[in-house]
Amino acid sequence: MPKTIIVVSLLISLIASQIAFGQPSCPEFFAGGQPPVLVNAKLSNKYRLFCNSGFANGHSGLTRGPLWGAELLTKQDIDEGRGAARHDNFRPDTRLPVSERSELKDYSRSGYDRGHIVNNRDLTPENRDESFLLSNIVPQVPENNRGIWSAIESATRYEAKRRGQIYVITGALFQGQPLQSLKGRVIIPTSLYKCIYDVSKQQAGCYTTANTSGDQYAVASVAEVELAAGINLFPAMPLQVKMQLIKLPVPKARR
DNA sequence: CGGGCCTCCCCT
DNA sequence: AGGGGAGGCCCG
Repeated sequence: MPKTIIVVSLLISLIASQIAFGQPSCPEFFAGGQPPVLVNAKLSNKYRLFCNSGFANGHSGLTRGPLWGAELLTKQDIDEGRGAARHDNFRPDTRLPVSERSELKDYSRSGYDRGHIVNNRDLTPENRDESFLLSNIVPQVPENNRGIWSAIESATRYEAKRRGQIYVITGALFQGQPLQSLKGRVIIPTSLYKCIYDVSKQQAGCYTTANTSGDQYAVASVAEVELAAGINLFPAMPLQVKMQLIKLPVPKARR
């Protein structure tokens, strides 16, 4: 086949995939350039993928919040961002239709924290502002967010520094019925998870924690989390890597 | 270990 | 703008 035809057909398929999903492309945040794929068909309604400067979100208009956030976490980014002040700027994501997004008033005086999916401190200072988009925020029990979850985020940054760089996918689980909500609008996740993938070492693993007070957490394989989430989080990850149960640093909770 | 100090992530 | 609780880190 002539080279021009190959190039043209590649371009057409690329454009077609963009049109088909109505989504921009940001392969740099995904292992193998491949974003998560929904397996559970119930999630696909009102599902959108957003590319930001420092990370990507898969967003559900049904829960009015992110299902997952993806980033490439590097030692360099963490070192560069160290010590930079945080400037809160929580705001609704106007890329979403009103019918699919959460608003500040949903969270106000709700008793729930606005919990980051992709963490503010993981991003470079110039990219941090977009972590406050509500498309990256879920209702989180305050004791969980400020306690064990904060420790899991620290442990994850430690792993990134130790390994040089890792792909990270953080997400929310909505399990069982009935699910609780803020004002009948924003569905409250029952659990959160954070999975890491070290491509050079072909190692992967996840933390999970129930969205409750207390410092309980568990370590799980990517395969287990994918099954619970109904999402193929890392389409490019070999099955044997998904099945691994690697040792992750203990997120310490003081007792 | 314990204490002091810093970091994190929110709240009003 | 100011506050606070929890956790991390370092030093003894």
